[in-house]
Amino acid sequence: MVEVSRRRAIEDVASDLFRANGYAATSIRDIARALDLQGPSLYAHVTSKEDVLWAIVDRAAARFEAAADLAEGLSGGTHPGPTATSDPESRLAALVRAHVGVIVADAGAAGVFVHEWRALGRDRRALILARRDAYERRFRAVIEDGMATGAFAMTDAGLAATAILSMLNGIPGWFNPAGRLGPHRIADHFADFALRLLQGANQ
Amino acid sequence: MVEVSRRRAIEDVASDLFRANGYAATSIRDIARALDLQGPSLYAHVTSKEDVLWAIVDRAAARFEAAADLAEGLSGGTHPGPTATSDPESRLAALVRAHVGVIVADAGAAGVFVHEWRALGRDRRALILARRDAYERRFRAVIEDGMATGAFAMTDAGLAATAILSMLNGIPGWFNPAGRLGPHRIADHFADFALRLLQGANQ
DNA sequence: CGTTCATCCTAACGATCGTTCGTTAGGAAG
DNA sequence: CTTCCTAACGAACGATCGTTAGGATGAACG
Repeated sequence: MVEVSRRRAIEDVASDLFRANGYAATSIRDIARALDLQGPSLYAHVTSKEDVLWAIVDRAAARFEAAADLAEGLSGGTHPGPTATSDPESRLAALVRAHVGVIVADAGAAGVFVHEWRALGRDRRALILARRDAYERRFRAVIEDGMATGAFAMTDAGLAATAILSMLNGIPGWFNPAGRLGPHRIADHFADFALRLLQGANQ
Repeated sequence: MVEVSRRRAIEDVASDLFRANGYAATSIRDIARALDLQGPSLYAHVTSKEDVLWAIVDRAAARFEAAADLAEGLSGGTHPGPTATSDPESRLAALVRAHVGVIVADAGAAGVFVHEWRALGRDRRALILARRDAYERRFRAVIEDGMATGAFAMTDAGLAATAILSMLNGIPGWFNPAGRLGPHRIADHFADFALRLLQGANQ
C-alpha cells in the first residue's frame, strides 16, 4: 500500500494499532514510533488523536455504504449489479459479498469501525450509530422482502440481520491476508452461510 | 444481584464499565465512583487493575467451559444433558444454547471476555487464547461429526465454528435484559440459526 | 474494655498521556 | 541572497493514570 500522503500513512498505521490494541491503549507516540517519528511531530499532520480515529471510522463507513449501493444497483451507472428487481436471495448474497469485500480489503480499518466507535465523542458516536443502524436496515429490508415472497423462512427479520452482520463483523478478528482462505472464498462461504440461515426450514 | 463480597461488587461494576468503554478507557477511579468510593480505596480489595480484568475474564471462561461440559453430558452427574451418543444436531444445539445462556446471564462479563482479553499481559493473554481455541474446537468437533454422518452439509468445519461463535459473541453488544426478547427466545432463535447454517444444502 | 479486622479516607508518588511551543534543517521560488 | 514552505525536532505543559503509604472509623469478638 503505497502512501499518497503523510496524513494517509498515519491513518493506515493507526488503523492497525487501534485494531490490535484498541484506541485508548494506543498512544500518539506509539503511532509515531511505527513511522519512525517523534510523537509531537504527528501534530503537523493531524489536529487531534480523535480526528485520526474519526477519519478511519468515517472512511470505513463510507466504504460499506458505497459497496452496498453498488451491490443493490443504486450506483446510477450503466452496469448495475443485482438490482432491486432481482430476487431477495441474490440481493442478500450481493450485500453479504459487498460487506465481506470491504472487510478483507482493509481489515484494520474495518475492525476499528466495528469496535472502536465507542471512543468517539458524543456527537460523532451518535452519527456513526445512526449510519450503522441505517446500514443494518438495508439488510433487514431485503430479508423482509424474502419473507414476503416466501423465499426466506424467518420470523424476526431484525434479529436475522443482526445475527448475519455479527457473523460478518467477526472476520476482522481472524482474517489473515496471507492465510488459507482468499477474499473470494471467504465471501463465497459467508454468502452461503447467510442464505442457509435464512432459507432453512427446520424447527 | 446481591453482592456477597465487596470484591465481587467491584468486579461486577468493572464488568459493565469495561464492556461499555473498554478496559484501557476505564480508570480505577471510574470504577470507584460507581461504588461511591475514592479510587485508592479499591486497593484494599484488589491488588491491581489487571487482576480485576483477569478475575472477570477467567470466571467468564470457566462459565463457558462448565456450561459446555453440562451441555455435552460431561458433568459426571446423574442427569446428563444431550450426551456424546446423541445426534450431532442435538449436541450442536445444546452447545449453542449453553453459550447463549452464559452470555445473557451476565452480558457484561461475557462482553469483556470476548473483547478485552487483548488488555491482558502476555502470559495471561496466551492462556486465555489457548482456552478459547480449545472451546472453539469443541464446536468444530461436533460439526465434523455431523459432516461425517451426513447431518451437516459443510465443507469447512473450522470456518463454520468460527462463523457461529462470531454470531453468538455479538449478542453482548445488543442484548438488553429488559428488551423484547427474553433469554429463552434468544437461545431458541440462535440454536435455530446455527442448525440452519449447517444443514442447508444450496450452492 | 482492648484488640483485631475490614473498610475507607487523604496525600502523594512517578509515569505517561495528549498537546503546545519555539526552533531547525532543507529545498523551491523569486 | 532572500523568502517561504514542509517536515521534523526536543522541551515542556497540565492532566490523568495506576499505585503506595499512613491514618481514621466502626463493627465483631475475646
